[in-house]
Amino acid sequence: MTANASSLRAVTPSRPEVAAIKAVIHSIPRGRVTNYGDVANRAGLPRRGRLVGRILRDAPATEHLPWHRVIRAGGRLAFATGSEAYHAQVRRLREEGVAVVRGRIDLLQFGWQQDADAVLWGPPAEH
DNA sequence: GCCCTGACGTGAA
DNA sequence: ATTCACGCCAGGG
Repeated sequence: MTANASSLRAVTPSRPEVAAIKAVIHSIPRGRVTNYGDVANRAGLPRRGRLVGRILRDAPATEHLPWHRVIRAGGRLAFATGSEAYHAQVRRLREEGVAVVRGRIDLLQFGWQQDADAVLWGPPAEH
């Protein structure tokens, strides 16, 4: 439409970057996790991990973003161990088979890479 | 406009 | 493993 966006901009946070980031988060496969920085990178916004965190914090539950699949770099959960959010995240992750040990996740096993499984198990075609 | 804070990341000490 | 300093950027006071 031809309406001036300036009037909407103030109350509509749906800028292209936000949409891109949410799209990436939605695309994280079940049973896999990735970090804030990676989400930002995949959305074409390097060094914008903070924005990812802020978006998740403000995102209404109605969007059903798989926020629990986004963790910190190094495989550690972002929330303080023992906090409500922490337990909620652990619960959701375990529901889809992701092992959380002392607030940490083995990225080689559950990290969102191309084929972590294939790398570990190796191709089925050798002697 | 300045200052502090944050669901962050990286590198150095 | 921990702590600090920075870089980054949006909000809130």
